[in-house]
Amino acid sequence: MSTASQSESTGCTDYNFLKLEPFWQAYWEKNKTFKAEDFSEKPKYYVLDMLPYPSGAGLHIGHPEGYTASDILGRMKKAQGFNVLHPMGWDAFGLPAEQHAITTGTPPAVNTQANIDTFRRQIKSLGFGIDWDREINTTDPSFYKWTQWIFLHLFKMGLAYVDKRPVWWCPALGTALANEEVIEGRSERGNHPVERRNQRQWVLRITAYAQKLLEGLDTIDWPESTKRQQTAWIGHSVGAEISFDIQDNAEDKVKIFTTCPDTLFGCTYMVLAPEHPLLAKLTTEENYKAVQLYKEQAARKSDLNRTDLAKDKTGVFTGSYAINPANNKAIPIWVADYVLMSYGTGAIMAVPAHDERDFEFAQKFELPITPVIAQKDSEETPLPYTGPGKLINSDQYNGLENKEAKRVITEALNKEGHGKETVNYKLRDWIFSRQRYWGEPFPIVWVSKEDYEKVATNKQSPFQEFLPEVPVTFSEEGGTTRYALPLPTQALPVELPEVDSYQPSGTGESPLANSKTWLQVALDIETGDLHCREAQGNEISGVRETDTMPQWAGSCWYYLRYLDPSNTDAFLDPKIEAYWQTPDFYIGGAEHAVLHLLYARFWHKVLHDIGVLNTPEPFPKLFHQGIILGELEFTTFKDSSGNYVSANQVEHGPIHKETKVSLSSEKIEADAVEKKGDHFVLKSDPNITVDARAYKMSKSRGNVVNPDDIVQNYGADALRLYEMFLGPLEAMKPWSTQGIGGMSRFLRKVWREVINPEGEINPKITQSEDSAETKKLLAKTIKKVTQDIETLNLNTAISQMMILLGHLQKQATISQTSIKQFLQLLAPFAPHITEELWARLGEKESIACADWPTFDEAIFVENTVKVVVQVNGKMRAELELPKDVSKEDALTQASTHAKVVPFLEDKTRVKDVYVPGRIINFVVR
RNA sequence: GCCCGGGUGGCGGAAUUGGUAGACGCUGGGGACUUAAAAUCCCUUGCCCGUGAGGGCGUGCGGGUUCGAGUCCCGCCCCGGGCACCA
Repeated sequence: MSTASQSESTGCTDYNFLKLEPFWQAYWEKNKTFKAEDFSEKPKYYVLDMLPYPSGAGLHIGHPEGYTASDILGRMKKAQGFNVLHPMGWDAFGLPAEQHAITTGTPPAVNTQANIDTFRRQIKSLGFGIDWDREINTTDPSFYKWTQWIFLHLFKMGLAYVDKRPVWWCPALGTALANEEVIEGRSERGNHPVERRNQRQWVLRITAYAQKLLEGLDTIDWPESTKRQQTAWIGHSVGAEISFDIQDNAEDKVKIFTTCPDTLFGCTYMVLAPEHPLLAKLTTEENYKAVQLYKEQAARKSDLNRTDLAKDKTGVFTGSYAINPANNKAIPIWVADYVLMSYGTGAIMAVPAHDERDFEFAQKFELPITPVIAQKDSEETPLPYTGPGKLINSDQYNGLENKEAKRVITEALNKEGHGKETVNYKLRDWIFSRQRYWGEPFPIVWVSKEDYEKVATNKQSPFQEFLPEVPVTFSEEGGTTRYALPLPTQALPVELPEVDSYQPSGTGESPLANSKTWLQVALDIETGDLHCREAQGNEISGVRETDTMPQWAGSCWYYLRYLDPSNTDAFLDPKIEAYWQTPDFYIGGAEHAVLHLLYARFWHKVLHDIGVLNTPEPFPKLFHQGIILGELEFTTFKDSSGNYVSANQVEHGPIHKETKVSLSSEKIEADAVEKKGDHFVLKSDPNITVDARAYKMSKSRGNVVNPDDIVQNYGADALRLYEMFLGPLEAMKPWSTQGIGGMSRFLRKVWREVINPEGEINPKITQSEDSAETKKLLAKTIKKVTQDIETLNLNTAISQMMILLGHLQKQATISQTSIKQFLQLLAPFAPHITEELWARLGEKESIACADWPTFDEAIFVENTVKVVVQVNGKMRAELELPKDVSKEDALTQASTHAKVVPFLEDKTRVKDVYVPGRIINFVVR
């Protein structure tokens, strides 16, 4: 279909990447070289990069790392005959754009568009084989219409609710955050402190999917560490729920969760969380004041940063006693903040002998400690003891293995109606609303109970579409109860209104709450029509939800929108879904292990359960690229009087480890230091050690490498190759500007092999046959490059191509087929230069469309083998032996080899090791 | 504290999964071409002993298994990541 009047090329004499890279990018765009075709006869291959957030800072050097890897894979798959889908888009809702809007007054939409344009230009300048016709943008109403639609399905299924609860509130960002977004008491975005605050929130019931999310992990090919992180985050634990009676109180019982029902006889007290609903009731009069005070203290404490929390155990006796169902002993009930309301039942049975926390608490408050498990082979079991053992002090269960006792005691409790086996999860429901402007509006209108019932009883009403079985309601303290009415598909998208100010309202509400004309709506139950005005006639009136969705919403399902990006009637055409299914390969950073990757799995499973999707998991195969650090830096430290301080005497600050006085640091050049033992020292004073390390790129450190500069100075091909050559894709590795120079040199050598200094085809390229050696090396290279791309060992693939090129350079002639195959192997890595050379060699169609080179295994069959000869495990000689050599002949030849003989003389051969085709080892004494 | 991942030349990193440690690239040193420089090409570059041929040592540290260990086992140290009163 190419109309390209060949020989279309730049005709450059020298390797002029500034000319040829834009030329070929335009060619691919014009010819739609990387168009992914729905329902193609070819097998599909969907390779996906994590959706970038188009920040104002532009593309970071880390972005091209993952994108290049996926592009290499996609390009090879295309050449291998797959119908490849490699799309790109923008995760453009989010806090930075809104923060920018607050400070500059520019609407987020405007600023975001500018950032997207920059990102697109930068990404295009790197020559990725992307189908740009499928570009998406999560902030586009045609996109978020369907984000809202998915939310409505969650709502309908009862997976969304509203609750006023203590949440992590970030004052600097003016919004609540999800558990997953809080890292050590700070916001994941922006690193601002967060605090606990009661705030009305939309919450998604991800806990209902805890088990499915856990089980699904076994079915997907992901890095083990990421699976482990998700497993730990979900935090499945099996135990028992045990119900304790209260002394002199027939009404109430306290339920606890424990993973160690076997230690029930050792339970000598019980602890409630300060927020436990029964606390007030169980507190006796004389203890009321102390408990009340403690509760208040605990509440205030939780307003502090979590990291500041003292780990010292505190607590107060409530005055009540519970009855241990195992031995009917009365045990005191305490309140303490080391028990969390949000996990289990908010109450525990304390077994100080076999739990470190309970032990510490019991010691402090002088509570009884009864050991009930004895370590197997020791008389004295030091407490607290948490290992396995046999039961003691446990009546009829004495002598039982504790593992067995868990089961037996749980069964007994079950029979008596005192408990049952239970599973608990650490996972909490997902705080899904943000009190901000720049996010998807919720397609929800709040109405009165009466109006809601009108809708609920009118089976013809379009508002029935997403009505849940149980209404979602919310009532402010002392206020009326409002009902959440889901808007029908026909009312979507609910677009963001224009507002005068993006400043948070200050009341904890989003800036949308100030948009009076947008807030008030009139709904026609019959038609589903919605107007921004007072209700008239039969219409009911409602108030819009003013919170918006978090940034994760769009990225939860964007990979599905690429399949059918311009569909206005449906979220995704089922026929198209059946063809493309899910990404065959997903590449992105490990920092999203429990955020995006957990949320997306949740949504995908919900969509699967309601029959919208055929697949149970969104990303069957996942790969994390590593981080690219700045260049290696050498730093010296000096005290105030200007004396050097060795780096090993310095701790973070920088301050002196012992004296704690602050020091000054200075970056020095590499040639001022040398290696001495394990560390680097100053050449001028070898007693002073120097800190040598590469840091994460950051503006403040001034070690940021801008991809635009690299493309300008070395070309996109060199950048792509160099990033892949740095080291294993998954590893963290430092950038080196000198290193990329080597890659530039490699590409110039490639150029000169094909084009001579006059700009003509190098005369050494002929129709003649290559030597057997060349053929074999080419086959080896095809094999290695093909395999390495498949497994993303791209650094070693490049090494192999360098070896081949080095060999070709030494040959007097090269066959046209060989050089072309070499270019094809290189093409996924360096697509521009290879397109140019391919065209110059007379090819009419893009190199990206040419069939991937193959080789014949038979070429590797040799009739001789190389055998290494060792004496006592030390390499002494190398032998070339016939493939079918007998053991005797091999050993004879080896033992008489001139280089081996001296090591055998005057020695006794104790043992001969012979591994055919590999190695001979003479063991001598 | 607990759970992962990782320590190999001056630097980034290879190493058929127990069989020649240091591929490939960078840097450094020497040389060729050039009036000169750039570019390019050639040689060299783990450490120690030796003029040399050659020999010894060497994959964070200490032990072990094995004919043979960067690779497997045990005990430490350091770096990176995750979780952190989760009962």
